[in-house]
Amino acid sequence: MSSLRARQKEDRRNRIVSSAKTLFKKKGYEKTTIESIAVAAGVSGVTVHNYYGTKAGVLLALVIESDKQLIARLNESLPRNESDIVSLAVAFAREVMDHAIANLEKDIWRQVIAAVTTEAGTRLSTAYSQLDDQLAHVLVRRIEAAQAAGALPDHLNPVHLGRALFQLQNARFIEFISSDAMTQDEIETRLRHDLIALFSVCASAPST
Amino acid sequence: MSSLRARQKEDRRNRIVSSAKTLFKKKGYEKTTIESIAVAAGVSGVTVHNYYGTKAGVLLALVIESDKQLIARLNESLPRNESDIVSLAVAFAREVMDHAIANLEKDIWRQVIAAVTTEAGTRLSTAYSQLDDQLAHVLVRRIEAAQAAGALPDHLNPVHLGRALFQLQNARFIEFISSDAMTQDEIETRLRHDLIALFSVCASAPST
DNA sequence: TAAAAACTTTTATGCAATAAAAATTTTTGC
DNA sequence: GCAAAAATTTTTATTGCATAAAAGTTTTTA
Repeated sequence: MSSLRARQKEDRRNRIVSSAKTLFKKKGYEKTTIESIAVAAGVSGVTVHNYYGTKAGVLLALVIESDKQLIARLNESLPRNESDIVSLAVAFAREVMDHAIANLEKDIWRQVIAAVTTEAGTRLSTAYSQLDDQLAHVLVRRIEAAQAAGALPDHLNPVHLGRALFQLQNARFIEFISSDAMTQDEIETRLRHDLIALFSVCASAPST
Repeated sequence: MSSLRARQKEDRRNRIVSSAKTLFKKKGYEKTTIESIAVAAGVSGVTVHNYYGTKAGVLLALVIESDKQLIARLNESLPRNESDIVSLAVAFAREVMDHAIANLEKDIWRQVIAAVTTEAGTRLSTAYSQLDDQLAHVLVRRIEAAQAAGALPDHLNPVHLGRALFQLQNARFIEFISSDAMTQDEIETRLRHDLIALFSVCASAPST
């Protein structure tokens, strides 16, 4: 049985995060004050700080929620028997960008990326990084499947490949949100070029 | 002939940036106030804002200076006849990390990364991105040389490969500065694993 | 039910960021 | 050279984030 205190706290957290999401989408990040989030959630401004540390912390909490859904969706929709790694990575990137744009403006995603970096080591930033690991792992599992199906060489390490692809995809994602003018199509093209070039190197892999 | 006004302005810029660098290194980023930079530079706080927009803007200006040196140094020291792409990329990453640590604390680099993202589109952020392009181009030239020497297939696009390697290196660099505990050696290992895994895929590259 | 504990709010302070008005200095035209 | 014009900095004022300490309130515990 959860105590009254615990339930009230949980309630306040929910009210803060959902008020924040509404306000961020309606007025943008900068123009939303902590005070206005607090008022909408029925708590004091200092309480918002006590709960999330910074305004960016509130944003991070909100993004973490929606990213959990992304992971679930990717596990569902990402093609399960894709042997072409380029197509796999591009499909992955597309889902990530679709999800991002469906939820928040690019402008706000820039704040997310910045917050993860500056608040490195905090509870929320760590939680965000763990979700990135889970995202990378979605790729790893597809790669393992492709390898089992004989589409990839046995000596290849699926964990390493999955993480590398995720890093590359993530770098291009940040490029995507860093400019309002950048289109998803352009990013897909760049990612494709990255991969085609890398896969053309074909060094007979030396040992670690 | 530069006017007196232009020279005074240039002078103030130099004083502001060099005062900021001293203070950032001495007291850290957060504890350095714009006001203290202004006093050290002999101008008013608002002037610092007029010149650089934000405190992060001053930091960016300072990093841009030092990154120009990095590019020059890389052009010098990066092995010119390296046919092994993994070694090339790792050597590149090592130089970048050495340079970063020699100049500023990780803590401050996190602020740099965050500033580039949040201030996307501003003069300084754009200048920083252009330096990244130049960094990537250092790799491109080495790859062109390797290709000319017959160490890489003809159908490979050196620009695409150079950019992809830079993206990957940069992602790992950000990982490096994001945690005080992360060592250069560990990052080198991860980058090596990325590349070995990617180069093991060996898809006979489909067209764009 | 009263004391203790946990938690929120009030209150106060420092600093970044921004805007408008005032003051200063350089430039320009005579 | 000098006075008016233009450019630029400084002063002044305001808003909001972040943080800390004290005060107040509610829940828990015994």
